[in-house]
Amino acid sequence: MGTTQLESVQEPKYWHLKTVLSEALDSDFAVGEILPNERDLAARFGVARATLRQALEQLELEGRLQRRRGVGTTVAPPRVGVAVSTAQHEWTGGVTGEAWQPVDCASEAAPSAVAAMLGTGTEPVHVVRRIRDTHGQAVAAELLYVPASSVPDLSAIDAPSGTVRARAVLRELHRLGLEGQDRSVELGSARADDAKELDRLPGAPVLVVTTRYFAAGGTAAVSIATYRADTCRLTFGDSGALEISHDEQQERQAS
Amino acid sequence: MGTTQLESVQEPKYWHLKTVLSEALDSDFAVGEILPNERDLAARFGVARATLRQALEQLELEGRLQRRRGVGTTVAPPRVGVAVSTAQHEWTGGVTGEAWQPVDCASEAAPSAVAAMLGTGTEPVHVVRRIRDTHGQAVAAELLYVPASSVPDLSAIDAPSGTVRARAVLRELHRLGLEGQDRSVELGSARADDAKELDRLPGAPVLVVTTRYFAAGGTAAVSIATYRADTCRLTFGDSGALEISHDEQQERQAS
DNA sequence: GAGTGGTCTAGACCACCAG
DNA sequence: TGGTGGTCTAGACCACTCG
Repeated sequence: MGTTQLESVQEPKYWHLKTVLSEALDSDFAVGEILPNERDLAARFGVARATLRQALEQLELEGRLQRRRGVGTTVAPPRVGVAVSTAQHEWTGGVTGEAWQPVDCASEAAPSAVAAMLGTGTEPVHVVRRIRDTHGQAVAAELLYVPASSVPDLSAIDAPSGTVRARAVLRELHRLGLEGQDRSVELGSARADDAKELDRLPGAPVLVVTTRYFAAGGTAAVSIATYRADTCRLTFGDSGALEISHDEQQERQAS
Repeated sequence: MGTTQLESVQEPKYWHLKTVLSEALDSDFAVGEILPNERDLAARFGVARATLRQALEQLELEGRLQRRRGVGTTVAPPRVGVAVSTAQHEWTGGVTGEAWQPVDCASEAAPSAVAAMLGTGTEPVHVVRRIRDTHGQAVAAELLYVPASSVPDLSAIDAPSGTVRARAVLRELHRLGLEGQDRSVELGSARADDAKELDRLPGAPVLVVTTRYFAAGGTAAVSIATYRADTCRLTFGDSGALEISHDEQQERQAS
């Protein structure tokens, strides 16, 4: 008595839901528009709220939605392209639109992995904290590790910490004339302090960019920058940014 | 009557759990070791299974754990560095260890976003499917879009589809002498077909690398490659890969 | 068939934001 | 103060792997 099998592919509910919502976003909603709340949406689709949330989480991960506690769920704008390749690193945090803003500076022992890249031991290094803004939005938080030996001429007159000190370290580093860099990108989750700077909850997905700066045959500095994965598209390469993200995702999802 | 506030930071349980588990992984487990099952772990920590799973999901996202249905949860090895910067793209899918393996080739209309980058209309393009292996593990799946106009000398003798056709398109593309490339990286979730190739569930987090290849002043091809975000660290840059990931994460988490 | 992780439910309470 | 998303619970069943 073979049961007729019914070719039920058994697609998970949240997956199907995500597809439906994605199509609805394309056709029925404008960027910035507020969606119905989770309880209503769940009821409307006849699923538990947890299941609905699973679909929303995926869409947020893909940069389609933005959720804020106490406010609601809105349709996110397309991801912004953020250049990370430029050789002319904005060490001074100038007045350009895509600048890093120095926030603070401390002298601490580097994490062991960073120390290994720097070739230093456990002696303290300068740790410069910077925030990157784009269009008035914080998109990245960075910790820049600079061994004292890289910036020997750092004036003792400058403040021992704070923004002034940070700018001084960056200035000295800039004068070194860095020769090249080595970079890697991986997925991570935001530490509590980074999450706060980026206006996200702890654990939010981030793209961790680790950069090693060379000068005079050695590693002069190491940067660990965390970019908001929901809103950012990291761009590399010689020419300008490529300007497509949102549409592409729609296409990819559709197939 | 000010309530004494008690400085209860109200750290979520799953966040604390994640920290505890992370430390346990560092001290008490070896790579590849199997953890107790989720029901036991949840009982041991006195939380619901769903809460325990939230912590495990984060750790998997960070590449610390690997979970397989019907098998169990194991301690993941450090992420592998995968180079994506090399100019000498392995068009032919050679016999080197880090090669792309051509799988298939079809002639289809490109998604609109891809068509926009190519500057083509709706006419069909060659779509080459490739898989990238590292250490015997599939780490990336790619769709390479090549307009027919880019490879005019493509022999009609070659098969109209399949691996043979794929290799023929790659060979012709290689002969063009590509001049440069433009690249972007963003977070995405695996489509069903990519997930299957990568041995992951649909929706698994992936790093989507979009590359635009130039030749003779135009865009000769566009590649959309999806890398497993859990196991891969994408490396760019002039020199070799930087060899740190796992330890670094431990350090970052600890602070 | 036994055991694993994956999905789903129907509740509850909390932290946060705005009017 | 009311409404939102964020966290958490205690169950249930399913899909998958393996011996």
